[in-house]
Amino acid sequence: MHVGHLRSTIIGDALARVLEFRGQPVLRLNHVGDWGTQFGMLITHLKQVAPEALNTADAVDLGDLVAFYRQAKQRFDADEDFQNTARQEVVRLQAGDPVSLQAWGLLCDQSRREFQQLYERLDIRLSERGESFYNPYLEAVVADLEAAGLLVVDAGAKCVFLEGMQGKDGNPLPLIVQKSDGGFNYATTDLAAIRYRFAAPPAGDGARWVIYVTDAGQANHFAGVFQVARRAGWIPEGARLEHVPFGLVQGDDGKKLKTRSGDTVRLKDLLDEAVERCEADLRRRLADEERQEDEEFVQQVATTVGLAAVKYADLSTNRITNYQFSFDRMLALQGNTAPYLLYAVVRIAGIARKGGDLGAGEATDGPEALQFSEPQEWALVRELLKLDTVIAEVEQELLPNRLCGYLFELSQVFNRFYDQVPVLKAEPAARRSRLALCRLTADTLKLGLGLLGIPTLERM
RNA sequence: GGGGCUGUAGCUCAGCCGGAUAGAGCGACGGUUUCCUAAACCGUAGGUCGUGGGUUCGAGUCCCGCCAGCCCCGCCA
Repeated sequence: MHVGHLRSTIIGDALARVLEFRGQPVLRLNHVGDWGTQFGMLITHLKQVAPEALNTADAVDLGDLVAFYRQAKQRFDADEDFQNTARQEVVRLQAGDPVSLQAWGLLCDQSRREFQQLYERLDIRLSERGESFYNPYLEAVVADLEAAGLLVVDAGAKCVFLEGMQGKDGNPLPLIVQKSDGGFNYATTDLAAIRYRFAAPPAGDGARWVIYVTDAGQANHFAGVFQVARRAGWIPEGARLEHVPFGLVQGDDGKKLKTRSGDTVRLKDLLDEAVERCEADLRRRLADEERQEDEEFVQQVATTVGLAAVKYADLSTNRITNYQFSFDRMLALQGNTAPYLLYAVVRIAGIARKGGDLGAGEATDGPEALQFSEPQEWALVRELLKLDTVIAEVEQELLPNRLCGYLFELSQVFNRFYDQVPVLKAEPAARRSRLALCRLTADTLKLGLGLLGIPTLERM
């Protein structure tokens, strides 16, 4: 997995958490590309250069596999014979050829183990349902389209011509559902997926709302696929089907994110670097402040803050625009960053540790138990009351950055309050009220960050 | 040629169904620590919201044209 997989994973996870919180039953499906031409390319190439990889588990390691894939892709783009062989391989795979299937299974297992490690590290819960899942339904898709009178055979390929869309030549744009060689492609799989999700169980998921979290570059593709699905009558009345696009991840320089040597950045390396930078920062701070903390604390804080920073930076900007990745910005200790929000939670935990009973002023004490006099207190109350609206908004607009913006503002208002209004040293009545505000703020921040997939800390 | 997305302060971005003097953060400059973690707080400077029209009592927001950047457009995903 590389940095390109970061956004769909993080954004999709946050949206799923919000929808679940709102009581929606969510099916978190990982639509992995485990079935198309890329496997044809890879298998064809491996047959020639490393056949052992096709019948023995872990015969080559994943890094080499990625390199082999890159070579295969190059050959595919340059060599027509290779292209044809690779396409035939896809047809064999989709037809259930046992040798192809075994090779495919081994390759998928290997990459699945890598995904799983990253998902566990990032606390992402996904059900895998890759493109291969829809293989048994591909022919039915074509048959349905045929029956609906939408199918046209053009240059040997079965297509549906799209309304209101045209290609470079000005002619209507086809959506190809079966290639001239008999193979199915991305569009077919996506149509099968839509058909399956809206279909009533047990032959489908019975969904009423289907959300696709993919990069914005696929907007045209989804517009076409959605159009065909509607015309085929697969979308029930009142059901919601939408593409939730996001922009590209770019480097600090505004260009595509790459390593110094020009390779794509591996997600694991990126997460490691975030954690390492946090650790260095934390150690420097501990030294400066002459604090003593054990190794476990350092690791725990660096890991939590580092991963939180990566997630939060991604989620805090409007997902539609391209996203400029910068360790310096996301790990900054001030501003709209994960460390800033986590620090607000830590400050409240500090008050509790120093003897503040955060359970004070519970609702059972009656409304007269709370009394506010300072503008900073009222500002905090007003901010806390916005939570419901914000979450409902995120649910409708599917924009996690709205939640981030709210949590940041809440943290700012809290920090002002913390700075200017004493809590523990206040008179009993005020102290009780202020402790209640602290508790509500901490609960709100923890809830909000939790919806973004970010855990909090007691100390940092 | 067609389509999509984007264009708001030096930089990174908010701005939700059109509503009052356009908001943050970073960076810059200047302050605050006998007190709950200063990873904080307070203040100053900085914007003809790409551009030209239109709709409206009112436009960063809606409509049309233009300019710039990125992405997509027949058998990749």
